[in-house]
Amino acid sequence: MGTRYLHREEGKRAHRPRSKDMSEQMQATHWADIYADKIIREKGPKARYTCASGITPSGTVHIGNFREIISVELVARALKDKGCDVRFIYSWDDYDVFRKVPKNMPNPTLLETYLRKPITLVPDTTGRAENYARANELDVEKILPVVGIHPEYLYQAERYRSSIYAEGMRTALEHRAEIKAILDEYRTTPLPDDWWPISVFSSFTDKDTTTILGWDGQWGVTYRDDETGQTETIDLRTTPYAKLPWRIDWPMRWAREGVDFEPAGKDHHSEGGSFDTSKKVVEVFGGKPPVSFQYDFISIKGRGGKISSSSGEVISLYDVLEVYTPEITRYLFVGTRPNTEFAISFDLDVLKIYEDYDNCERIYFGLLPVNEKRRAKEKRIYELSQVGEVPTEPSYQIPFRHLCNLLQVHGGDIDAAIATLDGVTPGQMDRLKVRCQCAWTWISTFAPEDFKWHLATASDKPLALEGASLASVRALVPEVEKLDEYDEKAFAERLYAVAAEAGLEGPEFFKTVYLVLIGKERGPKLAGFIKTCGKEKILPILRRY
RNA sequence: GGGCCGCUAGCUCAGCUGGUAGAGCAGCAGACUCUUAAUCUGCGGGUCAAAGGUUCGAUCCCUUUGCGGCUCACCA
Repeated sequence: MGTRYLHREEGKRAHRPRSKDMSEQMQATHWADIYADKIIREKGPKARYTCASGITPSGTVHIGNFREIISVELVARALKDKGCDVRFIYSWDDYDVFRKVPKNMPNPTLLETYLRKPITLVPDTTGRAENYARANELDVEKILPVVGIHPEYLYQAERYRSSIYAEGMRTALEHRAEIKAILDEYRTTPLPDDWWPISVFSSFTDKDTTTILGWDGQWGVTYRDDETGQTETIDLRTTPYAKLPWRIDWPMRWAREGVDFEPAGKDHHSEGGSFDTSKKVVEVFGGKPPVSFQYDFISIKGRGGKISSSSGEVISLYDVLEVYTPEITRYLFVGTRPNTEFAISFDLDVLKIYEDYDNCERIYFGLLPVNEKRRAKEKRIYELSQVGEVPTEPSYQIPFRHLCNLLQVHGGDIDAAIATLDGVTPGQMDRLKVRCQCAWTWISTFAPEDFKWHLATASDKPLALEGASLASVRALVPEVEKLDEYDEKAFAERLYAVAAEAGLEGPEFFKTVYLVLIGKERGPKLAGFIKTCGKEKILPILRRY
């Protein structure tokens, strides 16, 4: 997973050796660069910096969770761009307890019998993977490479169950009073005197409904299964059943992995939240808290109708990638400071986002002159938005809205639509196709009705036209046959001539032709529209009259 | 109760480390022998929530207040 970055580094050196860029780099105004600087400043020079992220895969990993992942990836990239060696770890906290059956899961009755067990032992009733947690993990692991993210995954169930953290758990037990004091600072009711900084799944039932009875001061922990009443003594060095509760688990892993940077949501970052206590608890493990920041939530806009929020369905990275290309998906996050909330839109805003991105790209390639400050800013945003190495040529910038119409001309046939475009270079083709797929998904699924239409076909039943309307449509045929002889303006003049000769006012004529062609009273500006469609598509429709 | 974040043109927001504010949409005007436009052009004096403070100078820093939102104090 490191090689991709290596290529990217090489690419950058090859393409941007100008000294002007160096001074721009120095200023570091992008938030990812600012945090990279801060990490280096606070952690000092290191052979390798560790950036971490993670989540409990207790349900579909949604786009809000993705914000943390990409935030870390961007800071990791920024560190690499400064020449640092970086380890980017992603923790699947899949030894956490299954506490609630999510909505819309098949076979909820079966799932209910697994409550209180670790999610990694819960069956996947969707049949996608060997267990419930793994199914959620796989969804993410499969899609992240699409947006250029390649973390090193750490599976906590596997790690705990193989007793990798035996030392950590023992350390926690040894510092029980100290940890309790830290946690109690913020609790309304203090932890009980018989509290232990460790939790145990029952070896009899796999559930966490257990009570710790004692610790022998070494590796032995005795617990009771609250359901069956059985007791057992386990050895931390060999048992798969013990783990640390979250507020201790997190700092223990900071210390163990030497985490230098890990952001977190606002739920963790409040005073008394888990980041707050963890940065104190981590000292017990001989570590230091990572540099961090708080990222805000993400909302969704413009998916009314398709998704009902009450259904329990959530928007994932996969859904976003249906409408936004990988680099534009990154761009959404790159261009927004992490501590501000924003909405990912599926409505008309999509057009503007594409336009903004294209502008950013034009600025990067010097095709759109702006002042130095703006240029430096957009340039960095463009770089960080790229999935892999920064392209050497701009993409084929067909406006999204125009692309939607072009695709509708061809009924969604992407190859046919692309075939009508001039000057697409081989290097642009892949990105253009992805943009086409996104445009087609958007226009056919999320666009307002006003934007949607489809061309009539020869097999459709013709409209019942008569009089001047019928005459005008018939008179249009010979003009369209000579379509290629006219430029757009000349053809527009012919359209007016046809209308006049048939005795129709302009508006009435246009309305008729739109009804004939796309079944709507209004449409794209007619002359250009017919030229875009081409006579091969238009004539069969008109000749039915 | 604690913490965090907002409050900027009618609307949505930029303004990233202080130099008397910008963009999109909407609106208005105009152009193309062309429509209720998939076009292009022009038009933006808004006490930057309020009051103090620091400064030569603050939307941007500090303090206080108001309004709105989120979050913690249970688990992860």
